[in-house]
Amino acid sequence: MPKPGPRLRLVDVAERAGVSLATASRALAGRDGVSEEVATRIREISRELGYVANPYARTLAGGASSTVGLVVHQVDDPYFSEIAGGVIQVADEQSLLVQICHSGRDPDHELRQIRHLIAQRVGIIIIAGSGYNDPRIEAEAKAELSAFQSLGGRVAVIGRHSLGVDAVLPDNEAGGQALGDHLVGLGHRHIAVAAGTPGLTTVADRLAGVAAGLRAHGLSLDDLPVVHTDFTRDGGRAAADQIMTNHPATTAIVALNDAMAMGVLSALRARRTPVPDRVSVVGFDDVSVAADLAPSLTTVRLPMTDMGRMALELALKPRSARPRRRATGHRLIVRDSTGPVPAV
Amino acid sequence: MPKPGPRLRLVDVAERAGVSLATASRALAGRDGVSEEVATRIREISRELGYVANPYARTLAGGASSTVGLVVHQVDDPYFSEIAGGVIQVADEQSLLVQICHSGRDPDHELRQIRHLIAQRVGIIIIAGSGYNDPRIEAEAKAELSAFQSLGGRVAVIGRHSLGVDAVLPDNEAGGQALGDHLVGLGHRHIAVAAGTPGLTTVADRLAGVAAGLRAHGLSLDDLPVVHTDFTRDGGRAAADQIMTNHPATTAIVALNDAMAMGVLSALRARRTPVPDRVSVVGFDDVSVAADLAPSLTTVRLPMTDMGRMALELALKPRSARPRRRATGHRLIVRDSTGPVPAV
DNA sequence: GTGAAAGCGCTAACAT
DNA sequence: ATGTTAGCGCTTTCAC
Repeated sequence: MPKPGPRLRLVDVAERAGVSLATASRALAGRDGVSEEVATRIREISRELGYVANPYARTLAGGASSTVGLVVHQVDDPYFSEIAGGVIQVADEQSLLVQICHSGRDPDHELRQIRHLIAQRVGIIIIAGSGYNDPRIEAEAKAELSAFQSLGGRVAVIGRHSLGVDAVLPDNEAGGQALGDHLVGLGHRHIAVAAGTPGLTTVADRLAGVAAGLRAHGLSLDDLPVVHTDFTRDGGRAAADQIMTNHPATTAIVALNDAMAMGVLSALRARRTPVPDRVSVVGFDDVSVAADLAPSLTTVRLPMTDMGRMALELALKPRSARPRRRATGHRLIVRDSTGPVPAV
Repeated sequence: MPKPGPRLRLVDVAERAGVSLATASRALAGRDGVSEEVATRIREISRELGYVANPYARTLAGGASSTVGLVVHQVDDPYFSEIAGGVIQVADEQSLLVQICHSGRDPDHELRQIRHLIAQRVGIIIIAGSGYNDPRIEAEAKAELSAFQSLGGRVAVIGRHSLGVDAVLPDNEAGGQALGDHLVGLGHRHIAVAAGTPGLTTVADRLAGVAAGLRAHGLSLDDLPVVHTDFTRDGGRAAADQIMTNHPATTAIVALNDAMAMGVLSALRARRTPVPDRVSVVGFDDVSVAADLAPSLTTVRLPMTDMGRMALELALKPRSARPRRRATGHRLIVRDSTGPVPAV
């Protein structure tokens, strides 16, 4: 397979400028120890020649790696593709490369991917996606990442709180609360939750938010159906079917992400249950199609693209003594999938 | 689960196996010149130790670069995120890394990204997304890529025919034809097209297909409104508004991709124009949400994930004398957004 | 401020 | 079949 060809090397630039390799290297890296005059000339020549450093040589020699490893559950899930979009934007601005890989929602696979990225010597690791309630997994990941950091790597995560690194934290609880509040405000009491797999912290957090929102109005989630299925469209379908079969009095379903909400809508459509006239439905995330569903989906908007941007920006700052946390904010977007409780 | 030490090197594996560096290298690379017995032992030890080769050293030393550069217009566009998903799947299977970057639908930017990937010494380049009708751009890209190939790089593209490299070619014409055929079959005569920017070859190809489909029934696209706007949801909105205002007799709108179709549906909804009772709408691609829109979208399915897979698989084969081409196939998916012509 | 030289970890000739 | 060794192109001490 591909072999490197005869390309422009740093020596060529150095020779052309009449300086040594070391000086040229210093000049291009913007390090000091070179007179401003010489440095400028070297940079000019390099630009003229169209020189681009060989990243393999650079990194091997101990320079900083300019590639960022991005771990997402699945790029073709809109939640993650929007986050990836944000990361790529910033990377582009900073001339960094983005290496993307899938965890496939499998904690062990994720761990393997993280190790792989570290072994590949990326300079920065961004992990997007829910954490796991399994302490073993989280501990192993944490250990791996902190070793990576102590070797000079930078890490930022999105939506995980227990990894001891800089984190962008979506407003999962507050958003869940807003949702619960909204439904109760519309008069709903028979509320059910289509929740994702219980192993995900995102599910737990959003659920806790919903519980809090209901509690404020004297309702308890303990008395209401909470169905745990996959955190996907299909999971949503299954959950909705289960809910409507076992709890026909339900007038509102909270799906803990938009993908599940889409499944819920689809299941209700199949059952010819009018939304929102008979059952209201809410989602979470506000992926871009949420507005185009029928009915358009009431949901909590999370700024996914910005979350991606923020994560890489965090990782690009010098490491701080203690992990930084950035909350994302959220906004309840009321659309057509929610309405008042049907008159009995 | 093997835990990689802070910095395991090939020497460590070699020492542990009691062989030389060269033998270890050969064994792990699967090259011959090592007895099967020894090779197996080395591989075992390497796995046990959790050894992962340093790709920088490996590539610098003249080995194959194991990274794939993927250029997409935008990852957060479902069409591209599904393709990216396919590429990542295969890469994962082959232990390759995927570096992803955006062209942003800007031909000059795309060219810059390609040059950057080449300068970064990726081993394989995959370019997804429509080509451009601008011959200058295509010629420059072609030159760049062929230089890259002659240096041993591998290239495959998706949906571009004029680059002189291996290509996965979506059934744009045949799909367009199927769409035209479908609408005429339902009795539609007043058909309009919401087309993307005319500079994109994908737009031209799909349009040609639609024209052919109509022509077969004695209709000519020359007599029908074809509105060129952005190849996006917003473009679809604008096109639909323009079409319905200027050609109120229109009973069917062909959008040249699903994103535009979503815009069309949204514009029609805003105008309270019933779909499909008053106007039928078709899209192209069958992105995963197409089935969840209201009404669900009649469209041409392209196997995006497979297209990503095929592209990388093509690129992984040894280069052939002449560029290979793989057609993707397509399937007309009839859903609820199309129906018979309304009775007058 | 600048240059010379020693690696970084690996592959690939060249030996044996 | 296996070992020895010379680089790959760069950064980084360490001299000057």
